Amino acid sequence: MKSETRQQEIIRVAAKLFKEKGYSAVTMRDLAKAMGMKAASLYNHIKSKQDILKTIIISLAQEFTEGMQLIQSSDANCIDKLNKIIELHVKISSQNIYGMASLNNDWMHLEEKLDYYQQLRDDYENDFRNILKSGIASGEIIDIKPDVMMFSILTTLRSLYMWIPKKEDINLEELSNSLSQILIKGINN
Amino acid sequence: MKSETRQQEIIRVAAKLFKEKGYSAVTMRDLAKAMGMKAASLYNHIKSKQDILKTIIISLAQEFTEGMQLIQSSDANCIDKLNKIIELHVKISSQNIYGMASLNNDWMHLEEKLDYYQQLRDDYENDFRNILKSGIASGEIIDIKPDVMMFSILTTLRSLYMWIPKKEDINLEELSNSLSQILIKGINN
DNA sequence: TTAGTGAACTAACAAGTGTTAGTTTTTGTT
DNA sequence: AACAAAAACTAACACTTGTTAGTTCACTAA
Repeated sequence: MKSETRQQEIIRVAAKLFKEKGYSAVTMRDLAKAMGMKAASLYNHIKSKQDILKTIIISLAQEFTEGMQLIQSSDANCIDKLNKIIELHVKISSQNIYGMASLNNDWMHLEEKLDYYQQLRDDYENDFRNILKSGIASGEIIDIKPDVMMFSILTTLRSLYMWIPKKEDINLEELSNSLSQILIKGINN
Repeated sequence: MKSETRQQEIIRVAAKLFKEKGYSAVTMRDLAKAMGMKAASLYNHIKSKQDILKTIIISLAQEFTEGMQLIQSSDANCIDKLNKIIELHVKISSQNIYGMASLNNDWMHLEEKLDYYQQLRDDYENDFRNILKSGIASGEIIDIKPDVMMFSILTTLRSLYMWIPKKEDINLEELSNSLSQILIKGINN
């Protein structure tokens, strides 16, 4: 296990601060203080504040889009694909809780890479919608507007980062299973 | 129908800007430009930037807490209470789309009123959790950790503001019904 | 020892921040 | 027309912002 570079450490600490206050409210002096150094020294390791945000968000967005493409192109049925999507979100979110906050809340502060991010997100959502539509067509899932279903499931999954760290006792497989039950089969008896 | 005061107009426009970029990234000069005036002129109508945020968030948080108290203390069964909660969110969110963004994303920038906001949120969540717990106890809903269920339903409802404006064609009662179906009965056939 | 490198520092910059003071213009009422 | 109040303005303030330039210092390779 290679140990973290100073640059990676800065990005990790920045993501933590971004989660607490948002990108715009975190200053380079805040970040420096959290790193135990002066603001100017950060620039020995990173290019700019914007570059930190870009690094955090783009890598995560790519992970999601790639994971979704694998799922979408598999030959599983609709419900199985949805379960795979839930697992994907639980896995990525639990591995990068702080980064997920930036992905969800600070993407609009991307400058150069904003268009690229939006492309990735659109691709992801289109794949998701198509899975739901084919599930409706085959009768696997109920016939309700796919956008409403997608919105409902996706916002729950996207907000996992807010919630995962609070319960260390929960095991991730159990969490995935609970979410599958709740999101797909409903909560009523 | 009394027409909007200049102060109310400023707060409404501010909420719209806050939704797009977040509280910290919106400057008083941005707000002034959107109002067609100079930044200093805003202060003829409002006390401070912080006061705008407080006004937006606290009134909404109170609406939710009060609505929840009515529901919680009613003698409906658990599933009916959950349906009432869904209606409450659809109603408040559709009436104040921009404010909901601040409530969700900018509450941590409250200064004086932060503790009060957190108290309101805790009260709301406790009522919600208790409804779920009693539903589990009575066998009305499945026996899964109530926190996971609450998290799942609540994040969907809290994110409604992102989604409602995109589809003007959707009627709110229909949306409530679709969400009841999806969140409570599940999406599988 | 010497030279070089990486990573910290101090100092400073130009631009932008929320806000106040004081003044002028607009509006509505007598 | 005259006046008061409301609401706009200009100018400025003290402070904070991201970032750069130039310097110092500890460490490693020769």
